[in-house]
Amino acid sequence: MGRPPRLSREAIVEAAKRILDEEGAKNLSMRRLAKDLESTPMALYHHVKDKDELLLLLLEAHAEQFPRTDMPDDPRDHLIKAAQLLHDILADCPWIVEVLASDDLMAVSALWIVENIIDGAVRCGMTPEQAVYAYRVIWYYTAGELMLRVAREQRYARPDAGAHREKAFANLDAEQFPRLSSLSELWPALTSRNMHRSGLIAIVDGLLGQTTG
Amino acid sequence: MGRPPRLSREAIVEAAKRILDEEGAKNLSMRRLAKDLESTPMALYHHVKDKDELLLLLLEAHAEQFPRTDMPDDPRDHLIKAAQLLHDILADCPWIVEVLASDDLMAVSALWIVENIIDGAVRCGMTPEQAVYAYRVIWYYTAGELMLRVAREQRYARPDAGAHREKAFANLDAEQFPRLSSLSELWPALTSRNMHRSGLIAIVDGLLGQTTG
DNA sequence: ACCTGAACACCGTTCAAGT
DNA sequence: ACCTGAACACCGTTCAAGT
Repeated sequence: MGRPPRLSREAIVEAAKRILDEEGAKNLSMRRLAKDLESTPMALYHHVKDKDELLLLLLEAHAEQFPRTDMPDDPRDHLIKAAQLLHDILADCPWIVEVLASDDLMAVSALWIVENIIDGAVRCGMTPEQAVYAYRVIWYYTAGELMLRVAREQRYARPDAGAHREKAFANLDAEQFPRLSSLSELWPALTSRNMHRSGLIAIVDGLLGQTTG
Repeated sequence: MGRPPRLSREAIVEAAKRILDEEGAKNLSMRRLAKDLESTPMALYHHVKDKDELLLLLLEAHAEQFPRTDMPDDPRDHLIKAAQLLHDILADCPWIVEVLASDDLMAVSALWIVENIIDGAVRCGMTPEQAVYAYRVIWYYTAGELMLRVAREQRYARPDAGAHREKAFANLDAEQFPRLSSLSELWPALTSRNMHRSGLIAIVDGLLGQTTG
C-alpha cells in the first residue's frame, strides 16, 4: 500500500549518535536503538542494511563536520599535520576504529585524510610504495592508540579502577624487574594527547630517515 | 561431600587453546567451551573466575613457551630486538591484545618483555620518563598492527573477501583523490611481517633521534 | 567441593505476516 | 513501502538446588 514512514535514516543516525555520546559504544545496539526510537529492532533494518552500515553512516556524518583545512607547504609539516588530523577526527569517535579495521580502507567521506597523508609522504620524496608503507605505520600507531584509549576508558568506568595494576606493580620482584619496579608512579602519566603527538613526530622522522637519504 | 573433579584448570585451558587454534577467537565462548568439554557453562566458573581470567591463563601458557633469550650488547639492537619479541610473542595469539588492553600492563608472565624494552631504552640513554614514553609508542604500534591483523583475517574468512575495497578503489574520483586512485594494486601488498619490522626500526630510530641528541 | 538447570539480561539477524 | 511479533542462534553470568 505505502504509508508514511515513521523512521528515517537521519532519525536513526541521530538517535545512535545520542546513545554513543551519552552512554558510550558499549550501549549502542540495534535493540536498544529501536527502544529509544519507540520502534522495533526490525524496523531499523528497513533503513540501514546492518549495524556496520549504521556505524559507517555515523563516521561519515562525523567526518563531514571537519573542514578540509589546507596543508603546510613544508612536506614534513604536511605529513605530520595530515597524520595528526587522522587521529583528531577519530579521537572523538574511537569506537569507529573497529569498523574501519574491518574495512581496511577508510570510509569514503574520510578518504581525503588518507589521500592527504599519502600526498604528504610523496611530497617528502617517497616513492608510492614507500608512501603506502608510511601510511600503514602511521595508521597502526593511530589505531592502536585509539583502541587502547577506548579500552582504558571502559576500564576506568568500572569501580575497581586501576587497583589491579597498582597491586601488580607493588608485588613486582625488584630483582627480576629492576626497571619496572621503580616506575610505578611514572606509569599512569604520559597518556595525554601530547604523548600521541610527539610519538607521531618521532615516527614521521623515523620514516623520513629511512626512506629518504 | 566432595567428589572427584571431572574438570580442571589445565583441561579447560587446553580445550580453549584448541578452539582458538582451530576456529579462531570468535568461536571461543564459555558455552562453546563447556560443550566441547561435555560439561555445562557453569562448571567452568568453578575453575576460572571469568572469561578474562581464562584468556590471561592462555597468555601465560603461551608466553612461558618463549625462552628468555639474551639481548644484544648494542643498546639500539637491544631495543629493537625486545620490541620485535613483544610483537612475535603476541603475533601467535593476537586475540590476547584485547585482554592486555583492558589490563594496560601485561600479564605477569609476559612482563619480562616489557622490562626488556624499558631496559633497552634506558641503555640507549633515555631517562625513565622517556623510556616509558618509548615503550608506549612501541606498544601502540604493535597493538594496532595485531588488532588490525585480526580484523583483516576475520574479513578474509568471509566469502566477499576484498570485493568491497576493490570496488571502492575502482570508483575513486581520480581528480579528488589523485594519489589513492593510482594505488589500487599497491594497497594490498606490504602487509607482511617485514613491513612490521622495518616500521619498528623506523619508530625506534625516530624515538632515539628525539630523546637523545 | 563440584556440578547442574533454569533463569536473567542481553546480542544481531531472518522470516512470515500484517496494514 | 513500512512496520511488527515471533523466532533463531547465540552471548556472559548469577542463583538456587542437587550429590
